[in-house]
Amino acid sequence: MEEVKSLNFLEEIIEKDIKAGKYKEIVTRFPPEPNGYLHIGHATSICLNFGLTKKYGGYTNLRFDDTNPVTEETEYVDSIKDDVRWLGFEWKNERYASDYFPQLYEYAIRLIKKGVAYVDDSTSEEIASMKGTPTEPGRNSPYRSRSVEENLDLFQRMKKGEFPDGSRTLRAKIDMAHHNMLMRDPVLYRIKHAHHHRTGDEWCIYPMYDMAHGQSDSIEHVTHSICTLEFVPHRELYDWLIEHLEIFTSRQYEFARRNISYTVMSKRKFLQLVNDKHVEGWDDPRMPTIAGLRRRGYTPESIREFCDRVGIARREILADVGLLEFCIREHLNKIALRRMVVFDPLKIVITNYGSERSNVKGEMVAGMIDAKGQMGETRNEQPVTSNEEMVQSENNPEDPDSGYRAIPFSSELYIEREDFMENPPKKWFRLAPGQMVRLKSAYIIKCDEMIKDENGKVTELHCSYIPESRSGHDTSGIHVKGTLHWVSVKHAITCEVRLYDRLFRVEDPSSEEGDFKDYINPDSLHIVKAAYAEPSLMHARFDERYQFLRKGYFCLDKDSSESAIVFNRTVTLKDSWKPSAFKGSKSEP
RNA sequence: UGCCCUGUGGUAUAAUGGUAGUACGUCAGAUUCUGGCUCUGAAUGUCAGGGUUCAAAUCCUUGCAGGGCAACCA
Repeated sequence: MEEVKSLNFLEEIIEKDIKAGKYKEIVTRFPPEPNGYLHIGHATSICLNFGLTKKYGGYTNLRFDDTNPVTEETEYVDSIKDDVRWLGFEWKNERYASDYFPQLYEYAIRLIKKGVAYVDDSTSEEIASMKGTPTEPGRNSPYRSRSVEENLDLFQRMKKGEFPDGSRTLRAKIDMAHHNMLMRDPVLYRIKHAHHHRTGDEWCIYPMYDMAHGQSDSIEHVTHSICTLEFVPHRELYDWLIEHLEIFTSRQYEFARRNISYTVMSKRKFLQLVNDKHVEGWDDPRMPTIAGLRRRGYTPESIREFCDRVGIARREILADVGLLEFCIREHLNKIALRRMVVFDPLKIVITNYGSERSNVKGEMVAGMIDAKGQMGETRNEQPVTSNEEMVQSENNPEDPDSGYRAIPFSSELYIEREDFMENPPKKWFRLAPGQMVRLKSAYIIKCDEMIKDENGKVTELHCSYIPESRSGHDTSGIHVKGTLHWVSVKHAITCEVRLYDRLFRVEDPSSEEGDFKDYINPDSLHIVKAAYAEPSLMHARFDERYQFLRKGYFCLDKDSSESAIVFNRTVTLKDSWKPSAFKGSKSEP
């Protein structure tokens, strides 16, 4: 039985339209203004617009809403295109509202000729003062009753550049007492002698959003123009203009913008975070920008899955960042290569290793390297002496085809300091005096002796290993609850690891008292300068994802170089271990 | 104190007059050479009052709560 997936309200509308034979194909558009980077909120809109036409047949245009020359730049156009493609979508046509400036100008003339638009000489202050308030009607402008001929003449001269910025506007003639403020003779065109990133100095009058967006939709025969809730009041004007222009009827539908807990979601706030150096840039891995998430190690699949799972509706929402984290864990669990890295080392010496193991060596050494070419190259095979050997470990238990890799094991190892406790609580499965644990893919060891410095700090552990407990050949009959990750002291490579936590301490920084920046999490970044990694990580690649066993999911950062490897933590592993006594924060030390 | 939009477990989303379901989270347990994954179970919900109806989350009504609207921004 196929599971019936319920439809969201837009899918319902579209299915109804298709059944009614209203359109022969569905056309949508993703309409960013090229004045900033895309964030995960935009991803919703992208997934919706592209997803709908993919599902129902039709296409989606990428249209830059570039009607304000003073804020828009080509740099943003490029980054937006990158981000959309990275998310996995391809548009049919790349368009710009500015492509339509000549057509839009003709539309304006059409409105003037119909007597429903006029040139107003009032200043912006005067227009504002005549607008009224939500509870009081506005007053007609003294220029409202100009003749069609005069309006035509004035508007054409506006275009020619005869008037200075702000001296005149073209306004729709609707109703200054309208209950919808946007219908009180909205400004359609303004004078701006500014250089435009595409049209250069060709124009000195620019259409306002309402005069450009719906008309661009109509020109492109967009059937379903999807936008966020703040445009609901604009719909009346959207429809009014299309009706009076007598052009293709596009319809606007609104859904709620998506906010996510423990972060902010506005270009203005991002800019402050960057300018005030709370983050290092638009692509800082803590930023909810697409670029930031990408650098953090999020996959397009996980973001699409997140958008899908949250769904859409018409009420303001604050989605749980935990769901985003669930989505990336779910994907990474399937694809990440398992590796071992120790962040905070505690040295252990296996006192009986070497002398007692004459018979376990031979057969394992040859043919042990498989690992799907991962680390297969024999380059880092150290000479195998009686004090060391290679062990095999699966690259990904979730993916049988991922093969195995070889890891050098020796008598001197590092384990995680937090995996040892001198006086452990109940149900402590890790190392403690006299207690046994398994070293992943290697042997079971027992902690015999602690070495401390003069301050009483444990500096080293002396352990003994059980030769019969080798992974895959365990005949010891011993069962231990805990398995630790480890790395051989002699073979370890060092790398930098950047551990990220949520950027804010509160769920909804924007709704708190005072400045949202007061709620920044001071510990959102913790850098481990020198972590000890198994040698295969020397060849880490940008297109691979890693799970550092028991630590989380990681990816290579762009700051990496030949001599210095840097990893970003995408997300921690889910951690259900909680000693009842101290249920601490989830963040790393 | 005008107009518009919206109220379903902690979060998000279904149920389109007919058994309030799903996912994440939480809690408990099983399993485990990752305290991961996987599996099992549990708790928690229709904003409030009134009305229509055999039957209301759904329709009507009155409140209440949240959001939006007075840029030559989009």
